[in-house]
Amino acid sequence: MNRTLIKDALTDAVVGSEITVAGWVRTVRNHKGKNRFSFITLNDGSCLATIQAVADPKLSNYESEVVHLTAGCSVVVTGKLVESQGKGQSVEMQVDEVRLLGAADAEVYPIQQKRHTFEFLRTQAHLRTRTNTFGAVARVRNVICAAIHEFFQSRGFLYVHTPIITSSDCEGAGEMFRVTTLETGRDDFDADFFGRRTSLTVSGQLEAETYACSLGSVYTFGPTFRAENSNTPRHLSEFWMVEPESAFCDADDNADLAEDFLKHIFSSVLQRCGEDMEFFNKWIDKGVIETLTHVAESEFVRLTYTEAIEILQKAGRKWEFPPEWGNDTQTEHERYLTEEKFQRPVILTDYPSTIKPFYMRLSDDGKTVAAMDVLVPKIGEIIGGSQREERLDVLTERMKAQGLNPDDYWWYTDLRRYGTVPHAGFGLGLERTVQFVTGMSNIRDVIPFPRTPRSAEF
RNA sequence: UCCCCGAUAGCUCAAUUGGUAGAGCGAGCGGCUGUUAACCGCUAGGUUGUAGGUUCGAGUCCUACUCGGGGAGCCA
Repeated sequence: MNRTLIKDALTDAVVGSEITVAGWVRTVRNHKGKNRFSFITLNDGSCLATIQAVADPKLSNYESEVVHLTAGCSVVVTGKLVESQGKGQSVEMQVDEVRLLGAADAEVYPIQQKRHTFEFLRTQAHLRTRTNTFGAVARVRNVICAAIHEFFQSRGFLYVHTPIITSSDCEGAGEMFRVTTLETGRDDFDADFFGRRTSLTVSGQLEAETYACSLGSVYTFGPTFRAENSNTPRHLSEFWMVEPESAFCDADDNADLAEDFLKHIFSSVLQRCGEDMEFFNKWIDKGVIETLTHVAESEFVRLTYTEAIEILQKAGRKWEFPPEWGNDTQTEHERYLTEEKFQRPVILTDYPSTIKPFYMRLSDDGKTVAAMDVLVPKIGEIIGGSQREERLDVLTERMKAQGLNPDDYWWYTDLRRYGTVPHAGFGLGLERTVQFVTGMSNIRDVIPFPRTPRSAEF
């Protein structure tokens, strides 16, 4: 079909030209007096805006089809693009032909011409992208993904595909989903498909490190799985994660990379998703454009964990969990730092070794590791990463201290045995990034088909 | 997993503290000379989340469960 995208019809097409558009009816307004005609608004997903098509009774199917069109019908409309007589739009279509592809029974079509709650639309995830909000989320998510690839490709990072099914446990990342062909209740892994215990990956980091330690700078970008019973607006059982890993890179380089990376994503969205971002700014999160612009232009705050604890202790407020060196920072602490004290992203570094996993590099003080968390307002932790432990003896000691058997990680320790190099990386949660950028408050509304405990419809 | 709140028409919500289940939107029909969350009129639409209990009587009170929301933990 030689069709014009509505996005192009509204911006590029020449007034007076004959065009064909195809899409789904959003609304129909029929005037049934002496002078009969109908306004049909159409959306095809190419942009937020709809195009208005004006149809009159001269159409052969006017009585039989056009006046009966309702929200959700799919149609192909051919006509002349003309200046609009109305005030809501600059151009519209004077219709020559309306071809109905698929009707949508208005009695039962779930997406009505009215506001719906996100909770309801979540039960209609297969149709919710026909609404303004979810169409906009989909387009912004796409631009974020494109920006991610552009950023790393332009810096010479290699895109590597780490396995979804894994036998390694990226310690500290969370509970894993078992992958098995055995019947329920059996756990004799010898008889299982892979002849050993396997799970869905919780992180591609360990595998990515192997590529970094031969190819330099790499990144993975794919789905990850956590079997945690987390019921919050910030957690999913299946989510997408970007994980760069760079050889010859220390903790400072790593933090620089994370900051540049986020800024590139934010400015890309501001540049390319103007219409959608205006929508979010108006209806979802007033001020989100200003926040993003501010974040894209200003320096992130960098603090060590130790400095952060001091700031929190001197904050002069009552904490539910009083900050104390050696305990992990709480949500209330992170919110104070990003939303009140600094009002922008904060990079926290050098956490106590006791609260971080074995692969993070032990610092000279013997107490902290070269960890890095990037915290943003409202969402909290959006990036977690570290410089990795490149010294074989220190690494195996820390594994043992955390109750792990270094033999199980023989290939991982081999990287330190043969030509070890300092290297570092981090993981960015894609959905949390989409949340931050759009202002959407629930993570289940920024992924097409959310998986959460007791919920895997579609 | 823990704490708090909720579930009533297709959707969003009422129901005077236990006494005849209503409205708006949406839908159908009719009207309207340019509308755009169109407007005006009429009509239809209900096993009050599920299962039990208390009571002459339960949308309302009690118990359990399911689902949803907010907060916390785990984390990205």
